[in-house]
Amino acid sequence: MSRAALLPLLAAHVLDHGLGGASLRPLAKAAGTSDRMLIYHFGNKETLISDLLEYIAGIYSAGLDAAIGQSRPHTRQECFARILTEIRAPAMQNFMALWWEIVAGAARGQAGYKEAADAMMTRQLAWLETQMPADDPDPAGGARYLLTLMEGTLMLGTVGHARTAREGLRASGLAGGLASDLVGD
Amino acid sequence: MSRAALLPLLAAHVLDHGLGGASLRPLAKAAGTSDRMLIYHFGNKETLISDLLEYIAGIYSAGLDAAIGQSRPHTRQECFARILTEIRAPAMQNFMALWWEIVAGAARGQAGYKEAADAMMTRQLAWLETQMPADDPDPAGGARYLLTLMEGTLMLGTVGHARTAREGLRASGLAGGLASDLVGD
DNA sequence: AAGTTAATGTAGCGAGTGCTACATGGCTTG
DNA sequence: CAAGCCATGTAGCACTCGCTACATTAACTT
Repeated sequence: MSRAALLPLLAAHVLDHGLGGASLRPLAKAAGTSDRMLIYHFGNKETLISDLLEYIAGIYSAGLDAAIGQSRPHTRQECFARILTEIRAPAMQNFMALWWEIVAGAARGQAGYKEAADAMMTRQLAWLETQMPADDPDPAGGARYLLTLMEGTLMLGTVGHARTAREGLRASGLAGGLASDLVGD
Repeated sequence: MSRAALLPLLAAHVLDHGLGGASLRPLAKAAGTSDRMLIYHFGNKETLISDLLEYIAGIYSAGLDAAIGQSRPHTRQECFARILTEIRAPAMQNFMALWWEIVAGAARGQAGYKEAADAMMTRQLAWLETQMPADDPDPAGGARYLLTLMEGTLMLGTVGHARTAREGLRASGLAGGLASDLVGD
């Protein structure tokens, strides 16, 4: 089996079981190979993880591209609500869990982590810009503002402070009515 | 050596070397004991990590308490800038790296992680509320809003998107002038 | 003084780690 | 058909992992 055919299977395993405890033999088993062959194809584990992160960043981007709606939202609130719904979909839960591992790896300077995280955020930002209201006075700045708020919201949500984020958004005027129940609990 | 005397030494090691790869023997060496004794005192590794996270959440809170300034800021911008400076201090860098590991652990449901993260965020929020401008029209909501923005800013910063956050904050009106160079690069 | 208990050292077990040496089948190329 | 290379299986090495069995010392209690 080729390297290219291995990557999606490895990615699936990592999405399910996390990145931290991933070791060669379980990875190989999930991909239907042996640890021997993983080293053969990737050289060593560090390169494997690095390539895998790059691949995952790629499929994340592709997923965002596929999720671009045809109708633009009319307000920033609507835009914010839409992207939050997108990200909080059950299929994205594994991605979110993996995401924090990537951020943690980036903070510790592990090889490939920062690059993957950077790529994913860059793509997320580009996607958000396409989703901004057509009549927004400052789409570039607004997208960056929404991205910052959204990431903060997601983080607070994963540590059990979704309520804090929701009340903060309400105070900011961003989550009035429409989005208030989309922030999660 | 007692359990209570062990915890600060263990915490120091974890802050320096991370939580993910922490194993008993290096931990014991850093604390001047043996793996044998760590198990003796804590029962098993999971409990040790759990207790350690609780302890770390405690010293984090104590650190925040000690950092409460005597003079209240006059604007939300100033408040935001002040807390960002506080958190970006060199002494806090290890904490930040550890923080993302804790968030990742919480997302994966590991024992003790969510509790520790929750405690730290709760304390951070309380601290932020005391730092809000005295004449703020909505200190509770404002603190939650600032916290959400701040956590988003920190995350973007650790993955190399500090510029994105800075521009987003500028667009929001929060980082005009005063705070613009405090967001980092 | 005798007995009990807490604290610690030494040694090791079974499992898992990344990775390698060696052999072997199959496929292409001369 | 021979030669060589790509892909793979088998076995194992040196190491670390969390954890335990056993023995010993030190201190406190009666």
